[in-house]
Amino acid sequence: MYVPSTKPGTDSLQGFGSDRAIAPSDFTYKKGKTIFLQDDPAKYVYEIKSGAVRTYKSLPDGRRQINAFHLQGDVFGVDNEKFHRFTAEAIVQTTVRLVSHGSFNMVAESDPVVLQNLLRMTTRSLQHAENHMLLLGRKTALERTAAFLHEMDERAAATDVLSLPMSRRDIADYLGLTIETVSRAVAKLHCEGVIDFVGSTQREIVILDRKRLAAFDQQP
Amino acid sequence: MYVPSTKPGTDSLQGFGSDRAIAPSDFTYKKGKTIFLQDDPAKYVYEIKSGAVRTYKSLPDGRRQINAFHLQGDVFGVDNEKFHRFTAEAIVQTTVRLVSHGSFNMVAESDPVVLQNLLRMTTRSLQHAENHMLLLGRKTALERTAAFLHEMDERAAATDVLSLPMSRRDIADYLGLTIETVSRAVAKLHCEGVIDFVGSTQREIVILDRKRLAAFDQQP
DNA sequence: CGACATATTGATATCCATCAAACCGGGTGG
DNA sequence: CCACCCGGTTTGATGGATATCAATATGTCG
Repeated sequence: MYVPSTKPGTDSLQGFGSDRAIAPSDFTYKKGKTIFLQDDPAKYVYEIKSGAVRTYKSLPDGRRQINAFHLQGDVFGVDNEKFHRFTAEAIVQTTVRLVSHGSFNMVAESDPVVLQNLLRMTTRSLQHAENHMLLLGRKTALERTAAFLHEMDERAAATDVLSLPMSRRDIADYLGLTIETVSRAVAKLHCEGVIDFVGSTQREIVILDRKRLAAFDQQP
Repeated sequence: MYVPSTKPGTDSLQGFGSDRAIAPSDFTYKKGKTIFLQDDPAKYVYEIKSGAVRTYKSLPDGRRQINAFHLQGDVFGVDNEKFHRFTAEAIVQTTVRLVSHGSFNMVAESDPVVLQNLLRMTTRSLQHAENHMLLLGRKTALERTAAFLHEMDERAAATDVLSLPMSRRDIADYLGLTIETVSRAVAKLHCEGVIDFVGSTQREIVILDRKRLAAFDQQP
């Protein structure tokens, strides 16, 4: 994996709350490009400056399960292991801040503050995974789709219109469904007056009724 | 939650690798008893001395998703939070070693060794959750069931016969299936000569062909 | 404008859930 | 000891939610 040493920043990586300088550098991936592959040696930790990333596992025959979508500000690739446990790809053009995984680990080993932040991040991922297992194991297609829009709405907040960077295929592989089923579920929510589309593309969505959207989901 | 101060041990909790003494005490739960509920304040961390535990989340209408089964030697209830994110119940009569979560956290805050072990445990849970999401989102009933037996076989190892403490309902709620579907999948594996039953109960299983069992599963 | 990717919509198939009944072992009490 | 019940499991018949297959829009980009 080639990494240019462009514009090495001098700030500490905010996401880790360390006051030690861990010289990071930025890099940009084009839409669809692989950031790292499953079982690749984990050389870096990534913080998204702009764009969006999907991380996933897949079976030998191609079936794919997306673990998570990472948006601006998110940190990913922190595997606490020598090798990545999944593949990461840029969903759209994405700029990330890279931090050397090795030096990062060295700092982490001795610094309780960094360790605590690592632990917090890992715990947050675990929490998300637990909720997602409930979704995948026990929710209906409509509930999953509503839950997805609900989640994205909460994360992207601050704007009136929800702009989804990912395709229907990505959504389907995140929710354990097919693209057709996702499409039908979204159509249903539209018919019911819970959401609306803006612009020409189907990825710009307005949530008309957050209460009813949450009701279509089934929170624990 | 009532906790008797019986036989307070003096050893450090092995699972955490700390050399500081965190006075633990033992407690026994009868089959089916709740150890803690989702959203309960997290007062303790648990290490299983004998028995088995299920942890799960459920939806308001009762649908249930079991995150994980915990067997002898496993540590659970480490939520790194003030409240438990799921419910824990004893599957069979279970004895656990309790460690006060508060004092544990105090030690953890400053001790890099304890923090690293916490991180390792959390990472392992996350890893398991990621694999399980792939199972729940993308595998067939037969693949799920084979994966379950494979997992249990690996964990329980050391014996010839696999003795499952959990009911078909538990297995179903772990795999995102119904009990009938689990039963049929197990029957199929039996017909195919991959597994066999011993004893009178259906929970004593012999793996006849580990290779073929792994093939029914689909490893990434 | 045309070609290709992405999304929707419709028709049909399939896997698994649901409903229902039988089975089985284990306890209990006569 | 056996009859009975009871929870758990298996097995069978049917239905339904979602996958699959196919055709049609719609948008994107050269």
